[in-house]
Amino acid sequence: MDKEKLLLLDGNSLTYRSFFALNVNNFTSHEGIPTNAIYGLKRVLDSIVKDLKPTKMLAAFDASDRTFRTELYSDYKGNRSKTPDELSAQFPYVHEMLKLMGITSYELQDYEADDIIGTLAKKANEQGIEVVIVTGDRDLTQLINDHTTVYITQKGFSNYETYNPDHLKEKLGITPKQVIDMKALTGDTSDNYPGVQGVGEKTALKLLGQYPNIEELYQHLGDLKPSKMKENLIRDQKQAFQSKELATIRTDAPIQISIEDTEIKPSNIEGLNSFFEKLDMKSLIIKTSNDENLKEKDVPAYQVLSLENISALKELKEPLIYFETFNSNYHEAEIKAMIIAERGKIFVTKDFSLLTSEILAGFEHIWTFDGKKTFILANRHQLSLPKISYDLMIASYVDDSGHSNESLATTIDDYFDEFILSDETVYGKGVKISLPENDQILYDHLAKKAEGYFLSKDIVDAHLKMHEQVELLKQIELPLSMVLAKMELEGIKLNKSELKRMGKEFDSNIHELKSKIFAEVGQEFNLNSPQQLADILFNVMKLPPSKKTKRGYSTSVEVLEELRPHSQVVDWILDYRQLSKLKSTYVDGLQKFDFGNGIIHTRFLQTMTSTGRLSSVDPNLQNIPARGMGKIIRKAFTARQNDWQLFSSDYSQIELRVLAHISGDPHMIKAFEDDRDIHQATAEKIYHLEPGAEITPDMRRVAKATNFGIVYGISDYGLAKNIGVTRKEAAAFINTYFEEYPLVKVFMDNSVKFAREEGYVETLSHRRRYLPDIHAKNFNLRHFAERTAMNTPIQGSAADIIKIAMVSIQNYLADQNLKSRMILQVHDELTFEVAPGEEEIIGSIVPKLMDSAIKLKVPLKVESHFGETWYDVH
DNA sequence: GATGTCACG
DNA sequence: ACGTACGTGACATCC
Repeated sequence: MDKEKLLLLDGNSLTYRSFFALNVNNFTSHEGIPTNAIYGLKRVLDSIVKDLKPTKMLAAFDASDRTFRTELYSDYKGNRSKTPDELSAQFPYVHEMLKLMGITSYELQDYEADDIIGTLAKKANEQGIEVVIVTGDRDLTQLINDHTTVYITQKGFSNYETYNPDHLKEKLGITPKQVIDMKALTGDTSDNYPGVQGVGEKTALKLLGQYPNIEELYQHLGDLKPSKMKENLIRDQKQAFQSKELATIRTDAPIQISIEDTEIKPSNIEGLNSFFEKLDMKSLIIKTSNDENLKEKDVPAYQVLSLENISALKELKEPLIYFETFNSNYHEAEIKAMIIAERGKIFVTKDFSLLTSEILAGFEHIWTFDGKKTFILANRHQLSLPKISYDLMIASYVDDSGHSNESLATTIDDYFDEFILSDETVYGKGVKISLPENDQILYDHLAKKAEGYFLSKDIVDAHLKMHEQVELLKQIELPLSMVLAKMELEGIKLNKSELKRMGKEFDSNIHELKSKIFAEVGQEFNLNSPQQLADILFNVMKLPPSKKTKRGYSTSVEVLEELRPHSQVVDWILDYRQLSKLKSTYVDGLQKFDFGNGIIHTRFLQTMTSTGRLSSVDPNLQNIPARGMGKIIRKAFTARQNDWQLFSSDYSQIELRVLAHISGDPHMIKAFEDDRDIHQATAEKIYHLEPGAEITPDMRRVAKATNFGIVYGISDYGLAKNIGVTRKEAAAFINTYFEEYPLVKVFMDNSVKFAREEGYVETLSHRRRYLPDIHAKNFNLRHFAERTAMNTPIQGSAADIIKIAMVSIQNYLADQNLKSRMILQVHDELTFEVAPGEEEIIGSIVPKLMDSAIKLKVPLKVESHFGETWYDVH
């Protein structure tokens, strides 16, 4: 049997928190019963039980506002405003729900929920039972020990901060018992007791670093130098001791309940379902296997396609064609089901073989959701599609680049809440994903998808028209999707023997480094584990740590670079890291995508990024090493026939050119018109040098970092960290930069202002990114949104430009019947396989079409190279 | 599934 | 005082 685990919930704290986290207006039953706290608590409970798998459980509540603490100190919690009626009304339901779930709840006159928890935790510990306490209240951390953990709820319903003695020590540097002394000194504003005036968390922690508790502190008060703080401590001594008593959670409350009573009982599913039904919390209704819950609501009329009714497809002129797959990688996926539909004429089937070339030839155009996927799946089955005139996935992305377009169902969900069941509900997930046993459930779901498609399209189209985005969809993104389809199908040749050879070499180096490191350190450990490595570096070797992560000390490159002078082991670790990255991600990783002929086919995701860039997956061919020793990996990428070559063209400084254009800054424009090295030109400006003056490599480095910083939505903090100067110095660079490029400053300010007023920013091609966080109260979120407002128009416009170039290049290749083909895009670079005899035309037309993709106030510059491998074209 | 790390533009 | 540079994806570890 599993080990016993008792979960103690602070029912009051969790219910309050749920109430304030969810807007009650959105959670009220048709009878007018507020349900936000009930709903939130259920979500929290489900997630806790799933994560912690307790065997016993108890939810503790406050019996009333009056407790032994109010007897002790009449103002205790005296500043609390009255519990809102909407919340009070929910407590009876909360208790009912807990009972139905088989969870014991308990309250005790004169005591708070905390005291019940403290008492039970102690009892359980005495019986050797592990205890987990879940609450929103940090005070409970005084109860932790080696067998008791406290989970403090964070944002959302399933995030917790886990407190055990180590974590507490690390975070605050104190023991669980000292939590009480800290409250004694600082007081508690929400519980309304004072502590010592002028002592906050910082001071309290400092004092508790010197004395184990306040008793000791007051005994040795004479040792303290005279100060305001000392006066406060003396004056408020009585308050401090009283606060300590108030803050102490009782572990001896006279509870009438035993550990045995907390055993989790089987939940009453029928009872729960009718409870949720009554409160209109339909989404919580528990699904049983052969069930009503898989029923789509308001399914439109449809027909199941078969040989009998297939001729009905002849009436369709411009239908939606949709293939359902479980595997998102359509280069391998099987088609599980299919929709062919126009408004009011919906056909669905599991039998993909019903689709023939003859049928497809009867359609003038088709609509799709992910036309690239549809095209490639059809291609794999020797079918060619009619021209795609509309794609909802892409249109929805153009409407709002933040939309989740991972499936048709989620896109529909972006426009219509609770219109359609999720794919996960219908098909399941993970290893158990499958078509529902009952065909009707599948067909209903597909019919809903078809209907949802048409309804969503109407909304999207209205938006695109209103926002002047039709051209972006029709002239850029839609044609681009077919360009990408061809690139993906083409693939790129991998020289496997070369890759294997490199793998062997890496391996022997890895082994050698490993033994050297272990020998030097004096023990073996898992070098790939940041945690174990941190233990070796900072505990065993006593090197000075500099950066922290959630789990401990960081061992990232920047930390290790600082440590290099201390020990040669650090050098070896850095080398080991680099080599094992190359081996696992590139040498081994890439070979997994070779299915025999040495050609690998990535997928370019066209609706993934919020800026408009593409991304690449399975494998990612946009992050193949380009610098350092790793770039030899590129020698494994070649043309597929001996007499063909690779050719690559990349935009030089496209983002800064875009910035010069959008801002209209005359000095930056002049620098590009004169074809200056932009970083040199910037160095001259920020260091106030004569044009053309000699600059040091360091000046150029700083200027380059500042240029990058500007593009990313500069902050003095970020720039300082990057170039290793003080924040002040970084701020001075930025200031000078803005003086020298004044319109860049205007652009930055205007972008943020625009985002605040309009709620979004846009690129040259009217691609939008909405930035709701621009109004956030949270400093981080708001500032992040502000940097995004500055960066997205730049990064996104550069993405627009290369997309335009790609479409015109592909059109040219097709028009001229050239054999050469475009195979890769890496944000500012295009790579081609060039057929013998086409070198000249490709070498001139590609840079020309890239140059002229768009007319800016500055020239675009393109650099190009031929070579045998990807390594050679740079 | 989240986290840390590191590869790219 | 707060505490980050913008945009991605893959791998290994750990919970």
